[in-house]
Amino acid sequence: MNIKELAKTIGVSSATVSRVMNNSGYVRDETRKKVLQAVEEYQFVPSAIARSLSTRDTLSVGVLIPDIENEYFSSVISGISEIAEQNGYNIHFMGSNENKQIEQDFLNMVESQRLNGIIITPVSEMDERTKNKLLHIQKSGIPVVLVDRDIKGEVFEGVFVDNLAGSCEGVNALIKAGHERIAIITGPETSRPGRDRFKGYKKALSEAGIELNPEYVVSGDFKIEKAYECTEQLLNLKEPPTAIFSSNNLTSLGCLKYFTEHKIKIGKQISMIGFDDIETLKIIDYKLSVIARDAKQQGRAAMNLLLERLKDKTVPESPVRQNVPYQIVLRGSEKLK
Amino acid sequence: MNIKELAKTIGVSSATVSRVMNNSGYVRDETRKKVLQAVEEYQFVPSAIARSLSTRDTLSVGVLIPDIENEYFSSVISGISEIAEQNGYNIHFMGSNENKQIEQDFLNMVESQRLNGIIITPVSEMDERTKNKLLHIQKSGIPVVLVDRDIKGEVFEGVFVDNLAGSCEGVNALIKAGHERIAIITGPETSRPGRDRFKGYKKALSEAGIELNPEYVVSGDFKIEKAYECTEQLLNLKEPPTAIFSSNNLTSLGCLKYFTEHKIKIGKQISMIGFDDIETLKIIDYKLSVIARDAKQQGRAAMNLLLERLKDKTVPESPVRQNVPYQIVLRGSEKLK
DNA sequence: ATCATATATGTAATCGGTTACACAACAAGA
DNA sequence: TCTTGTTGTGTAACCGATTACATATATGAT
Repeated sequence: MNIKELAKTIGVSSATVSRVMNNSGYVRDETRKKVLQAVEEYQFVPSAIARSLSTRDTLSVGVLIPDIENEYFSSVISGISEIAEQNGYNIHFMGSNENKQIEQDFLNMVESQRLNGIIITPVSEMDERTKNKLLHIQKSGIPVVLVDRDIKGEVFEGVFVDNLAGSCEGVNALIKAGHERIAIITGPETSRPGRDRFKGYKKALSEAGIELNPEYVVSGDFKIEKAYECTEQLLNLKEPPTAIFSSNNLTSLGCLKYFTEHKIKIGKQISMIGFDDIETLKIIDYKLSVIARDAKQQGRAAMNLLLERLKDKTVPESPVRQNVPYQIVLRGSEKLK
Repeated sequence: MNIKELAKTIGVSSATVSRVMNNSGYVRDETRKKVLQAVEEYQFVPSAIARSLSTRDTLSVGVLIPDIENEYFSSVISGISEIAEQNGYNIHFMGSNENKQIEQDFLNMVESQRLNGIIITPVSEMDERTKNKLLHIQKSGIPVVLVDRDIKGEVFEGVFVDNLAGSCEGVNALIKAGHERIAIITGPETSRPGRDRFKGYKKALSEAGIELNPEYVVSGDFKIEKAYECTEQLLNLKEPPTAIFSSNNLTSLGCLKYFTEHKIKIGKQISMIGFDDIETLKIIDYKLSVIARDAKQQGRAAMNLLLERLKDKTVPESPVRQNVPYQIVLRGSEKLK
């Protein structure tokens, strides 16, 4: 059943039915009633596809997130989807799994599906292909909002966190607790947050007059397995660190896995602080100190920012780049006792 | 830039461009080259909307999940999205938050967006409105696949787990460990898994000749807060249970929260087993016994089932209803020592 | 040489809505 | 009474693809 067929059974034109469905233009009360009755009777649901083709408005936004199984990202999506639903926007979701090809597929999909806007946590901040495509998309009138990870040049809008300051403060907590042999398990080179967190680490050390020991810098990839190996590597040094700063929640879990398997107690034999909180640990009062932020709120903020752009229809001269606040949550693992 | 404009600049018809884009029909090699070159030059991306309108095929599936922040569901989505991506399907995602209105919105969206199929974990198995709409959707040729939660009547296809058997075995482990005063924190009345898990609990007790004590049955809602209160209620009984069966992962976390706050050690002062594993606890070797299943695999299975229906274009006479396997993982919390 | 078939391309209808425009009826103000 | 504005509805173009059908040429078989 389409709008024309329905109109015919009522004895009006499709234009009138359309006016009733959209509450636009003039329609006599009596006519409106007839139409609504027929809509009900035939369970008529207008094709959003046809509507989109005609109005060039899809009421849909694209969301690309690396790993939905990472609780930070699932909270972000939860926030995004909450606001999207409240405002009648549909979400086209994809998980990149840190795969650049999937990211490209996503960006192509955005264009072909004529999505109204996108929220994306890009795989890498360096990827020129991604950056150019994003610029192209934005230029074509589709607003782009980044979450968590920036893109080189800082030209896009987005909702981030002050990774440098947060990490600096976090590492400072380790220093204040008396540590000097502080290691870091970094994120991937291509990740802006990873690099900024590394910068924060270096800043904290340098401000405290502690020389950076290259042996204490090991490259992780924000995943559990690698972090486990990194931890192993660190603890097998002739002079192992007394504290570790882990660059994200999965990295923390990799550390904890190693510690657990080797019966090493955090806060006793080793200290650590991690970036991003881990809900389950909070609940069982597991004493992991972290640099925490409200991920769901970050998702909401991203969607709200996108909504503004969708209303404005104008790209602001200077991109709005927000930071969500972070908290240094010290639960004991930052010190030794 | 649309297909006609592009065609004009090349000096061919839109039909020819379409043939090149879709690799269909006959096109001279030379012509094909010209078209591809122009596509490249003008960055032409055909409108999927127009295509969908014409072919009545959207290559999109809808996914409705209650709570993406629950790691069980985020793993399910991860599995769904993995298979969807591999097969070129887009995902329209919504989180119901256990809200029936959002569920209705989702089902309306499915029809209006002319999605090819849907995967849904319904809010309640009892809701007649939802059931009727799902039947209507299925009858209109859009295959429906359920995940985790069934709908009364068992008429839909889906991928579940044998909640009754799993729970029975789980509770049995408590019994074998010597418990007789075994409590359950149930799921909501409207949830089929919740009720089946309760049935499994009752079956295990009855098979062991243990009489069911109504005081030991408290109603949870699959959320942390309520489970916390339930645990409190149970432990404040004159004769508190010695073991608790918690109906899902969040319920387990609620219990653990209470235990932690009150310095009660599982496996020592109290025993418990929970339905669904909790990844973080696994990693830190926290001794929680659980009835576990592979959530990601369940998501993959659901999407694969949907893919079959999308290929067949026919609904099988009897609905395919699969169960993923479960494992009873005993880590110590099922006994006291 | 003739006919059948394969190759190559264009024309135009179609998918199912929205909306600019035309037209009519009617009310109110001059 | 005439003008103007408001209300109510229909006609048809349009959004941007796909594809059935028509047509034309090249190829090969007989």
